[in-house]
Amino acid sequence: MNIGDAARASGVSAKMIRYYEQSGLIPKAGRTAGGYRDYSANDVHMLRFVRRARDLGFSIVEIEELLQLWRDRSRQSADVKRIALARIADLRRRIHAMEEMAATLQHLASSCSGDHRPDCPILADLEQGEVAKPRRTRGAIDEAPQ
Amino acid sequence: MNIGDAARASGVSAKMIRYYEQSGLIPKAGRTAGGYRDYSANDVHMLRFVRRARDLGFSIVEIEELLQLWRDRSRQSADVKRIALARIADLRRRIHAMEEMAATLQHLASSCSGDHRPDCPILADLEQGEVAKPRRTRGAIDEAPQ
DNA sequence: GGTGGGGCTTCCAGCCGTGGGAAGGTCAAG
DNA sequence: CTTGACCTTCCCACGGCTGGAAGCCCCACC
Repeated sequence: MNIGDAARASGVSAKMIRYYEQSGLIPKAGRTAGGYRDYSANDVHMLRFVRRARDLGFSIVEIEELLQLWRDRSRQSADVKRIALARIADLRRRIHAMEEMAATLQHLASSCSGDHRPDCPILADLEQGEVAKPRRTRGAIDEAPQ
Repeated sequence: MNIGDAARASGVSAKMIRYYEQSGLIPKAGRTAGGYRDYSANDVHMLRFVRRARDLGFSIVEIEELLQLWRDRSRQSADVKRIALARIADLRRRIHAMEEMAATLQHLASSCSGDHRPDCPILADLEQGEVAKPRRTRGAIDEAPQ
């Protein structure tokens, strides 16, 4: 099975499959006589695993861990659960930060007349807003693929 | 005022100030005889504006717009409000997507015994998680901005 | 037996926002 | 004048991809 077929079957683009292989996330695929990468149904299975994990927002590093646990028949479910719980905690933190942003903006927007006049409390806030340091939250998974 | 002082006064790192200047977000700073960038209190004001906006999650492009509006005395508050509302909508979409991820993971984690045994519903889900055939980018959080 | 096209290969470059660091110039205090 | 804190430019890296170019390879069709 060529990389294109594997891509279609797994939902991971051919580009990404090569990238994952090159970065060591997945093992190097076998090659045909012509030098093409060759994939088995099992490989597709693994690619789907990766895709599903990315859809759930796991980072590449976390997926690396999950893949190892997946392959390890003697793994303990606690190890997997630990990663999942950490991911949940991370999500909750990001959600909370984003909710605060939305609330602040909502407050500003609702006190803004939104008409033709130049007065605007939103700009007024930006102008002098005292700034705590809510670390960047626009990274990682919430940044949709372009 | 040197870049370091401006950085401390605005909360934007010197690195970022240079980056913002280089990428055209903020105007080029004047230079001293020795080639150092020179900042006024007004420049610091602008940098704080940028920082506050980034903390509220506005993208660089949005901040560019906001800065123009900020400088434009004849701007209409509706223009600013439009950007703020778009940002709120974007935040809400992201929050929703992340809540779904968290809920799914929570469900999986709570059905995982998390002990020494190898059985794990989290891996079981990843293993066969529904991968939609149509190449939708990334499930719930697709619809990439920009 | 040719040929055209699509798929495959590699490599290189970029996105955003940020931090790190090297090599060298500038400044103010001692 | 020396020291050392600061500044300058430049390049590299991250994550997580995406795109493009140049060049093989393979298969169907004539």
